[in-house]
Amino acid sequence: MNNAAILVIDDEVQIRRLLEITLESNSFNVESAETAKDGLRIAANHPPDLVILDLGLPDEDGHSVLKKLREWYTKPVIILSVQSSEENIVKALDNGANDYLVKPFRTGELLARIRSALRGMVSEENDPVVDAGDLQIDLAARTVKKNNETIKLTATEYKLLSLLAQHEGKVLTHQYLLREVWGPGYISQSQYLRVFIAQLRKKIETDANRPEHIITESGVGYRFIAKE
Amino acid sequence: MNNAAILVIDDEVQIRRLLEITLESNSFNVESAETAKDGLRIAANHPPDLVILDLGLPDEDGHSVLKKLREWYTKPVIILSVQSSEENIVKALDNGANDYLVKPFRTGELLARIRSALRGMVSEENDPVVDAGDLQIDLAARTVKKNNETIKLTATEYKLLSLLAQHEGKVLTHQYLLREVWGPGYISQSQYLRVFIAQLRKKIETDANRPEHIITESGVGYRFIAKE
DNA sequence: CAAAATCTTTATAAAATCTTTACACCCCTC
DNA sequence: GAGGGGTGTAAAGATTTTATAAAGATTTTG
Repeated sequence: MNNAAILVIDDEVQIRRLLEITLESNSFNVESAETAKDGLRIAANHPPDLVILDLGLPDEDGHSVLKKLREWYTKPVIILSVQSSEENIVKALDNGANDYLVKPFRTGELLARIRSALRGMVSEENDPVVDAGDLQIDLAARTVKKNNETIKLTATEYKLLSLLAQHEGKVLTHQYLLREVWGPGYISQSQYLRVFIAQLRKKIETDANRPEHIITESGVGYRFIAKE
Repeated sequence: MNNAAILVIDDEVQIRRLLEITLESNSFNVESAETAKDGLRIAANHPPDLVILDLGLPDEDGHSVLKKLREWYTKPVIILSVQSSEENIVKALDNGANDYLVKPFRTGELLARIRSALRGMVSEENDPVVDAGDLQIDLAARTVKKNNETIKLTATEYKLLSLLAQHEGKVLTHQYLLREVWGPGYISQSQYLRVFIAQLRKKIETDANRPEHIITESGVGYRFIAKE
């Protein structure tokens, strides 16, 4: 799960800063709270995918905060605490925490434990798809569908189409396409392009004589249009 | 979950004794293995509800054992290790471990972490089965059935098929398949792939000349299709 | 240790894809 | 309307990739 939302509840400003920077640079969305009260409010208004909770908050006992949170919150909670006593760890885990790290902690380990905790949560998510009306290009699965029928493309055809589709709306020059698909030694082989563009149009256009997706920009290159 | 079955894989006899006594007195069913080989065999024959794995086994690197286990095992795995380096911890967690405890550990904490790990599992499904119409691949039992008849596959054939099936719909490149099945030193041995794909098709396809499950993507790789 | 099973290697045919050629077309200018 | 640049298309080779069988080599099993 990428871009997961993480709520950090900790009263130490240095820790909050450190976590904000570390987590955001690992493409998590971070919200912070300084007190138990704030933390619980934010969690309720805007349920995150994971909570990092400091046990040593000033306004309320951490174990009690955890209990309140667990009354309704089912996603992972990771405890951070200066307390390393077994009693505290067992209590927190039995109150519903998924993990417990003693401060000072190593950021790499924290990140790995976050990934581990989030891993169990992923549901069948679909791949990112370039949608062009009657055409769907699934870059992860490497498939192209037209009106829900899978179209068989050769390696070169697919490479060309995926380049065009990823820069939807923009003109890609002959030079650029030749270099990216065939390699730097082929930038003068414009005929290759014509042949493969023609083959692509035959496969993906409803009427290859009146192309709607792959548009010729005479003298410059080709442009992919998504619109129906 | 009470009476959960726990498999302990550790070569130190004192640890095994300690865990057997501790866990059994907390009403878990315990099985023990002394080596990676034994551990993997027991896990496969008799899948436990949770595995406790020592990283420092004599016969095989612990990270490699974890990876093999995770190819099909979806329930919690807790790592025990004398290694406390961040590198080891991060690697183990990213290889699919749910938790990591450094030896010597406190039994109360271990018990709490076991309870925590089992807690998330209550509503988990049974054996993960990849269903492909006339084909059923049971990743936990390592069996493949076609029209309810069990098919005999060699270790390599099974590994290849299970990789393809786990990424249903996606193209897996030659490189990737060779690296995962044969190891990083074999990524140029495309002929191996062709031979084993042909053997697999002969076993699982209704008509090996017109494959419906294992599709060739010329110049790129192969793709597994589930739908009938 | 011998037999069986499996894996590796080689050889060859078939299929798929890429490259090249040839020519038609369009649009513009002269 | 002739000529020329840029483009589209079909189809014939050329090349690469794939499928398959089968012979050795190796490992596993009894």
